[in-house]
Amino acid sequence: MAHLMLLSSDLLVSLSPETMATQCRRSRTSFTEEQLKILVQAFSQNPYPGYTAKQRLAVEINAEESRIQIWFQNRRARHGFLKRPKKNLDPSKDHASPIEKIQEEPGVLQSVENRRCRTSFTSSQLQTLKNAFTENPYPGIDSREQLAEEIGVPESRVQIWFQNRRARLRVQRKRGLEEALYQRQNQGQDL
DNA sequence: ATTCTAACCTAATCACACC
DNA sequence: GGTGTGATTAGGTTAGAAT
Repeated sequence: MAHLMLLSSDLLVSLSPETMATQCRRSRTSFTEEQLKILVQAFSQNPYPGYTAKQRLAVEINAEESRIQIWFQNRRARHGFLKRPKKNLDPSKDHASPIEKIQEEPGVLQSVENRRCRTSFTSSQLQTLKNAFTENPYPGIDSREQLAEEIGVPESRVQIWFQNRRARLRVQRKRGLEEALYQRQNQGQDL
């Protein structure tokens, strides 16, 4: 019998039930009315805050910076900020606003606003991460938290590391598959 | 049940150091 | 000039809480 595999499109993983049990999301944070007010206000000023701006917000509303980042991601995805022509009502704002300019040139804003400075992992930290990855490429919040503690790096960085690792493994596999296919086709032609 | 939305994901890309 | 890789984006999915 084929068991429980094929998790999330094409990264194949077999997870034991007990591993799945500890597979858990971080508990949902509920922002207070006041926090939301500040976030929404900030979003209207700039839907693409840089790292320092997010940090400032984080201390202001007493939340983790990573939660702020997620909040802005979700907000941009849903509440389309200053979408194109608002249906056809209110023709009063058909002129270019700063934000619209930003939308035209997505690359500009990113370089203008500062990024979080790149964390450089030591080789031993990387070894720990890689070991954990082979064991489970989709660690839940508990595992990530534990790993973060172990190697002394914020949990959010661990999460990003796993995302990047999974992505690169996927493209690597895809490339390998394509090469194999190409070789097979060539073989058929040559001989 | 439906609605809202935080958490999480992928895919693509940016940024930047290094060779 | 490429390669490697952390950070960010758009946009889709999952699931917890309020209605």
